[in-house]
Amino acid sequence: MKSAIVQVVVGLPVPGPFDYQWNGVNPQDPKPGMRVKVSFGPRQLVGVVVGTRTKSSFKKLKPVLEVLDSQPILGPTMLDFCRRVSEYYGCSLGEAILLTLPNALRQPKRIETEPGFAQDNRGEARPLSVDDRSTKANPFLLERILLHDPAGTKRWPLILEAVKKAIAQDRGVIFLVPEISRIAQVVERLRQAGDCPMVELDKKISNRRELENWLAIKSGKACVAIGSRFAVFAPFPRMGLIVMDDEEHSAYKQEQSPFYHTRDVMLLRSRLEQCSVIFASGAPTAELWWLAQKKPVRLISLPQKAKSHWQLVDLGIYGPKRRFILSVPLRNSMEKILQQKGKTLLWLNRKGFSSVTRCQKCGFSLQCPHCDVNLTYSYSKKKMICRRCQAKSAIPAVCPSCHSSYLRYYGIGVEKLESEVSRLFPQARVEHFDADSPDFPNDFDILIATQAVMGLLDHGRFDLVGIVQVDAQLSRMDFRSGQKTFSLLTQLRYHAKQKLLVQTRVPDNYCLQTARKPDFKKFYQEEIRLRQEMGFPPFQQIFLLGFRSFKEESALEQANLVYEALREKAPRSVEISEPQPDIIAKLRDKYRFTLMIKGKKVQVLLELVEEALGAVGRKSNVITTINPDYSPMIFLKA
DNA sequence: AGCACGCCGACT
DNA sequence: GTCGGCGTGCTC
Repeated sequence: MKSAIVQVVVGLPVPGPFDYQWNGVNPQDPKPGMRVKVSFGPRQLVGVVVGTRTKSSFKKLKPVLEVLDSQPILGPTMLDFCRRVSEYYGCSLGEAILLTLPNALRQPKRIETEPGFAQDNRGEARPLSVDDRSTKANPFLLERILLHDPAGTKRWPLILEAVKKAIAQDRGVIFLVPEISRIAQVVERLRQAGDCPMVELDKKISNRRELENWLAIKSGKACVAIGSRFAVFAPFPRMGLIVMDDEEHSAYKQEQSPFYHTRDVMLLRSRLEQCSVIFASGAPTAELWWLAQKKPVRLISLPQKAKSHWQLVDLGIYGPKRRFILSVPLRNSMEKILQQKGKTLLWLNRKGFSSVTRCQKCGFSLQCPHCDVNLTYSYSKKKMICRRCQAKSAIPAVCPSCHSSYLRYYGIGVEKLESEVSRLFPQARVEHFDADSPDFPNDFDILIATQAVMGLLDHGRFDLVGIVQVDAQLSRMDFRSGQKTFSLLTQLRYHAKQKLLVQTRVPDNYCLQTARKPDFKKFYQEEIRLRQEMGFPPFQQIFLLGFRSFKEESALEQANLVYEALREKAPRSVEISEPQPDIIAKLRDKYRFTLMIKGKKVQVLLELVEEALGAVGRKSNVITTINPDYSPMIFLKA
């Protein structure tokens, strides 16, 4: 066999590809998509072949140490898909490829694949080197659909029908859920769609299981993959349908490099592989609603009147005396439900007992030594806990600063509210639930819970839902806080059998006003108008550049240098904001600054950022991240 | 990302 | 005189 040269990418933030010698030791021909072991600088890494050539501009090439797969693990369509992901999200092709692979295949080790690997479930050989997924038109192509299903139940017949059709056409189905706790329910529902094997695909199962399931998908043995955002990369030989349940859920955004949004990656994949997509949501993101108005996505509304009453309690009028957080109307409602032997949910998005521990004598308050936040007092764990880094410490008996014994707990959390409600309603069984609770309490009259209950609400229905503090949700430093609050309220609206009661000091806010009916049209109209006015997605693309360092000055200095470089090179159409310390300015001992860039064209922003970062150069002790926030529309254009 | 190379301050 | 900080650049 004549010696050839292969182009290899690795999972590091280096552009590549890198040329290696494919010598006679390797019996087979090199094919793009094969994993190889290569020596890269001082270490040995897994690499992926992306091309071949006969000449290289490098004089001395290292040899490929080992061929790890006898057949390509990625086909041409998947490689193309990865290339685009890397382009959109500013990571290397190698990083994008490794992102899609199960853990076991990211290791430079040979994997013994089962004999079934190259066959489908009927025993017919399926040539793996030929990626047939995009070569044939998909006869079962829907339009892209947004199922707007406020009540959360009407979506299923439509989803099942689409899944059945895809399975009947022997095409793969990906079912995305925001939290893995939902997988069991989805499996239960999809069982009706046919007896085709369904596999789980997320980062919580063991490496072994993950690999098995991945290979079952790849070989065509499985026809449905259910899982978290990672499942959007499930390597079906022929894609049929991708379903995303609860599209508005924030877990669909990866908050690590590459900062992709599952919804966007899904639209990209649907375009490349000509497969159908269904988004299901009770109150979708404004971006998706806008897309549905613009027609690339078809809106199917499954309206259902909210049966529960709606009560806004203006704390400006009904405000209880400072000390207590439950207004008279809320207490009256709770009393009434209690008499009916009904169930009440009190929503309070704060874990633990209290969020601030301060000395009454000297004013000192307990802070996390590693983060810029107050320590939360956990009554059930009998510990002080940092809500950001989870570090635990003992509850101090005296003030660490002045040694007096006047420590007091401020800022009400679910545990504290539980104790107060117990005192207020001694006859009631009161429980609390947050992300730290071992399991969902099954016997209670009043449950006090954080947003951790949202994934479990199918289990228990409530007669009354009271939102203790909606204002904290509404006024978060996030341009999506309005939409998130509206989504929360509408969801709870349909979970409360009798009444949803919301305590607020801003009763005129459009999110609260439109949640009354709820009036979806009006809410999205206003939300989208605001997004346009303020230049946020889907009208402008946003890049958040993050700078983190153990040294505060280093992070800020680097941020400022990049800011200056950006200002110098940026065209008029691009808006650049000064670096700001993050809301949590210090996290796990690292100081954090962020600057924001806004513009219409992704390409312009990417080039600008690359140029500016290149000009400033890397600082060894500063970690820089690029976190893009795009309009999903761009993923539908070539 | 790692890791080596290289150039300036406080120590046996 | 050296040990070691981290700024800079490279990995086929």
